[in-house]
Amino acid sequence: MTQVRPMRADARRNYERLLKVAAEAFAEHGENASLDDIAKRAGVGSGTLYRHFPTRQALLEAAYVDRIEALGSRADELARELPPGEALMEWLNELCVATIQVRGMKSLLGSAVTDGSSAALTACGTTVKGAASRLVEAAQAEGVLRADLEPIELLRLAHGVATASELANGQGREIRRYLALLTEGLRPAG
Amino acid sequence: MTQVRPMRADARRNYERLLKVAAEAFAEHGENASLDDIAKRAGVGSGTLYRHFPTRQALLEAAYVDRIEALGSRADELARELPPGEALMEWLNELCVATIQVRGMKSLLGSAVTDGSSAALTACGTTVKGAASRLVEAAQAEGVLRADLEPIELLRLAHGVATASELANGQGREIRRYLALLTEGLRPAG
DNA sequence: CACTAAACGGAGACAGTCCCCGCTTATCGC
DNA sequence: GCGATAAGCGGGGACTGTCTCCGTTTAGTG
Repeated sequence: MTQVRPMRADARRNYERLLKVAAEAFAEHGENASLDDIAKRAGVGSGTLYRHFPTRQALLEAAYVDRIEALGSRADELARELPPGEALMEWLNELCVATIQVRGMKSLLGSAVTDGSSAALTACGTTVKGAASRLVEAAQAEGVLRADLEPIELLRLAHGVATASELANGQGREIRRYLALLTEGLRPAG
Repeated sequence: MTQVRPMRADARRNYERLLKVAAEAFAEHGENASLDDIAKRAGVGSGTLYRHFPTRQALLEAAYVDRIEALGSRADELARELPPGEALMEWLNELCVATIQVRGMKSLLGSAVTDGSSAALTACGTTVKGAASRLVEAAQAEGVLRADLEPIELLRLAHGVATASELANGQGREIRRYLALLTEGLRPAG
């Protein structure tokens, strides 16, 4: 159904180069790095870039799939090492850190949990939602997490926490505090 | 110290026109409305626009001051009508609604609570922070809000909640739920 | 080796930002 | 009223970025 014919050698080569250069460029200039510039740096025409990656979002996703995959397997690793509640919190923390510190990741993770986006089920969306679901269910089974909380809601709230921390400009130092506030609530400590 | 001489009549006229048109344009096309287009619609050259408002942020702020002021006085109104805890929650809800539904307001409120931004103490920042401080202190005095919570932290978290709700694409229907989750915490209801 | 379809690439149309500087006009002293 | 003058105007144009189109090149195949 996909890829009736394997990619031509030159196409594959350009594809790889673009991915490599794009990751560098996004890291260096943020998610708004010039696409034509990426093409130039990869030594291809802009037409080639746009053919392989029709939208900025597509390039962003392709450039960061492995990092997203890493977040996915990190979830399972944490689930093995820690009790469910802690595993979930630690994972959310790492998710927020990635959201803020890996330039370009934010819009990608954001659109992954956006409802009603055209191609909502992108690869990275599936990965992240899967990881979150597993952790959430485990925590709920243990009774350390509200039973009425949907994984996607938690992902959105985590995105919100990352955004809040970003506003503090502390390079993510506030993430743990804001996550704790979210977990424990705003009522006086009891 | 400011305004040694009053603005020339034509300057004032253009200033007003630009503000009016800008508010419409931002409402219609979001915060990225074309500035040259705003100038054109106001019947002035782009030079005039950039002279009055050196940055997009400046124009955004000028166009929305009155709405921000309204949020400020709304805080006191709520403080008079409701017990401190409820007043705070209701105000946060209205703040989030404004953040999402008034196009262009988000980046404005965001930069108002950003630490380390160059001109951090913009007018609207002061207004919003003042309102939040009054409500937070009242709630803390009543013992219904954690004593260690800074107003600015709450504003940032509210911005996060607004962002999270936005991802749900429900036109703000999720705001109350997410605010409640933040208030009560993620632990099982008790 | 020749053929063909896949892939390339960069010119160019378009849109946005922002500055510069010659021109216009409101204001003020007379 | 009436010039003088500086405050203010405005649009042309340089620049940067996006994205498409289509003539040219080249990998893969028999």
